[in-house]
Amino acid sequence: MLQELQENYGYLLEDPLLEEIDKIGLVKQITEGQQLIEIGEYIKFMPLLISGAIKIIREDEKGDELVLYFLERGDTCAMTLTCCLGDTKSEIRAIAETDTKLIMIPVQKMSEWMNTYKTWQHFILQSYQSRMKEMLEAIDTIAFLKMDERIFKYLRDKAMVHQNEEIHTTHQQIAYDLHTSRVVVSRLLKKLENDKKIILHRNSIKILDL
DNA sequence: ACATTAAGTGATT
DNA sequence: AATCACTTAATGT
Repeated sequence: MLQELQENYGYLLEDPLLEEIDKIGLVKQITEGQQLIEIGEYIKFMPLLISGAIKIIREDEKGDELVLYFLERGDTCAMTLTCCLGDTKSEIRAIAETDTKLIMIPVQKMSEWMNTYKTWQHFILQSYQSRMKEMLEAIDTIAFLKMDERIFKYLRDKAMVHQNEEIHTTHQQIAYDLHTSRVVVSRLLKKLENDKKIILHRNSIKILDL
């Protein structure tokens, strides 16, 4: 595990800190589709991604959901950062997009290290900044992009985190993730296929224009 | 062969 | 862009 830490975080964090993470952190394997964090839950651990990807979803009172962004290797969840400091509940849901390996760190440690390790402090602030940026990107996407562009971006993101231009999902699932109807997804995907940007199959989509 | 689920389409708002 | 109503295609039993 120490070796994996060095590979993925070595360039960010100092050695003594990595050793401490190695000592304290719990390794967790999560299979695709499994839920990590539910809305309203208190967060007790901070996840550090080693491999795989996690989908971050926002949901309203009616149960309508919307995908905000994906977390990948080397990322951590910004929600935990705010939660730990303010002792508040999670505003988001996190679901494993692929099989994922991560290290769980108790939240007290995370604030403790803020004082003792400079690289940690840097890492936290850095993550916070990049999450904030992604959040703004998500807002832009929803507010300014048309549905067809949103779908294409979604497909690209998904291909990215899976490292595979072949996406396995249904039109219905995409509709849920983007908070629209299946019919609209089908129509727009058909258009993208006519534009030679994708190829449609049952339960899978191949992206040509990466 | 039949039932179930995914995807395609026209018409309407 | 959403909804309805209906068709067609793919897949499981």
